[in-house]
Amino acid sequence: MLDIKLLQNDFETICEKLRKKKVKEEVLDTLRSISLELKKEKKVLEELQAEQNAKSKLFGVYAKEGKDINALKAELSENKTKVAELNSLVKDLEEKLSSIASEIPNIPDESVPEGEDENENVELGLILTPPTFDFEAKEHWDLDNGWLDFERGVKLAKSRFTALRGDGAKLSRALINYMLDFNAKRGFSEVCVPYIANRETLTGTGQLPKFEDDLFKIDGEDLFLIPTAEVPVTNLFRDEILNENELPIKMTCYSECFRKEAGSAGRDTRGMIRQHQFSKVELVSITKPEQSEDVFNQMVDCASDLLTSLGLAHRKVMLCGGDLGFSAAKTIDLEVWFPGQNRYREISSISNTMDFQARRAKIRYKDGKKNKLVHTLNGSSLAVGRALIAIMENYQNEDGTIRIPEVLKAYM
RNA sequence: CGGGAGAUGGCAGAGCGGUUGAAUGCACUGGUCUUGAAAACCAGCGAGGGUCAUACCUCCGGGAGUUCGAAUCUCCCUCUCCCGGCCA
Repeated sequence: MLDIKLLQNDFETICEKLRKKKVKEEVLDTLRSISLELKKEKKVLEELQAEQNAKSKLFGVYAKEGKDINALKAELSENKTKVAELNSLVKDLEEKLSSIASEIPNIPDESVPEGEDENENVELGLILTPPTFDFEAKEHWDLDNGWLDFERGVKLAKSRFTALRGDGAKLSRALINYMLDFNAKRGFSEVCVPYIANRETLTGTGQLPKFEDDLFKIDGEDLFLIPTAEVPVTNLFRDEILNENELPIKMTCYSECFRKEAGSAGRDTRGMIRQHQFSKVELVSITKPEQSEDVFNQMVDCASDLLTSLGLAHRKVMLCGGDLGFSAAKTIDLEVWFPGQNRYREISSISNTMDFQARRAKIRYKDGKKNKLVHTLNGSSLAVGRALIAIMENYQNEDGTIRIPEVLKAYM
């Protein structure tokens, strides 16, 4: 959630910055005027309440002393309705304010380039050279080695579900274990969390209220399947005040992720690129504000080095304003080389949300005497399914067999 | 899913319908003492808003109600714990 005080005090700057994310100025204007009205009405209400409180206390004293209390009682009763009216007005304003504010995305960081969509993202570097083949490299769905069973996955659930079999299933598990161990060596401690989350949890990280259509909801309950481990892991510390000396908290978590992919009908319908359910190993960090930049870079390096260790060529891309997600102030994507498709495709995405999620989820820390909002960061270590098919395509032999990357052999 | 108990500050745990935002203990922070530490003693110590700072307002799981006044009374919801059933 965006800091309302910033909006009140520095309206122009905020508007300018949020223009990068295509937020309409009218919405911000409405938000600001509601917040100012609220401030005004609240002051009036508080004065009235103070008066009531003082007189109520007097009432108690008078009653004890046996003085006449009828006049006081009448006065209090009369003011009571005034307080109630004003109170409900203030509550209305507060509700309006938070419902608008909760749908405003995060403010992009200064380092984020201008741009409309993914075509204007900025490449930051290429790591490793894509392999060359003396035969025509196939796409993963054409590699007929029995690892990926698309038909039966669909039979079990529906389209965009896939079953893994044999060494494919084994490789998936090997990747998960390898990544978790790799991350642990970089100081990310492993956590394991529920795959189902409630409304407060999804609101804390920004998926709700705006993106309910992208989530699988449990019928008859106010619960949802998680779209990423970022949601439960970040919310581990919701409504908490952490000790300064326990920060930064760096965590890694394997989970299944569930997404409706409502807006992407017709895209990537073949193969395992875009699924309703996929495995992912995630990195999540909770930091002090002054630590977040550094930890962000650690997370990017961690994911990039992981790809390098698997021998997968990839590139680093800084997302432009128009391509940034709702909660992110800054995002770097890692795109891995797919020989069959002859292009780079996203396999990891690391974001710094600054205090945006922390404000929503009320995650704070004691900075000396004061309580301050933490910064939260999240990023895929790697999406396991995409790593699996990246290995299939990059390590394919002409006869359709697939070599196993050196570092994974111990895990198979 | 059936029966019982409960939800108060970081934790534990008091709280008569009226100066209770809340006793007490632990933890924590600062100080005295000590060569240093421990112990002991003294002091401070919930959150959010508001203010230059005070004042002041709100919050005792959430919501509604009774009352001049609710942490304390009533109702609804949620959650937790114990007993039974089912079960990895």
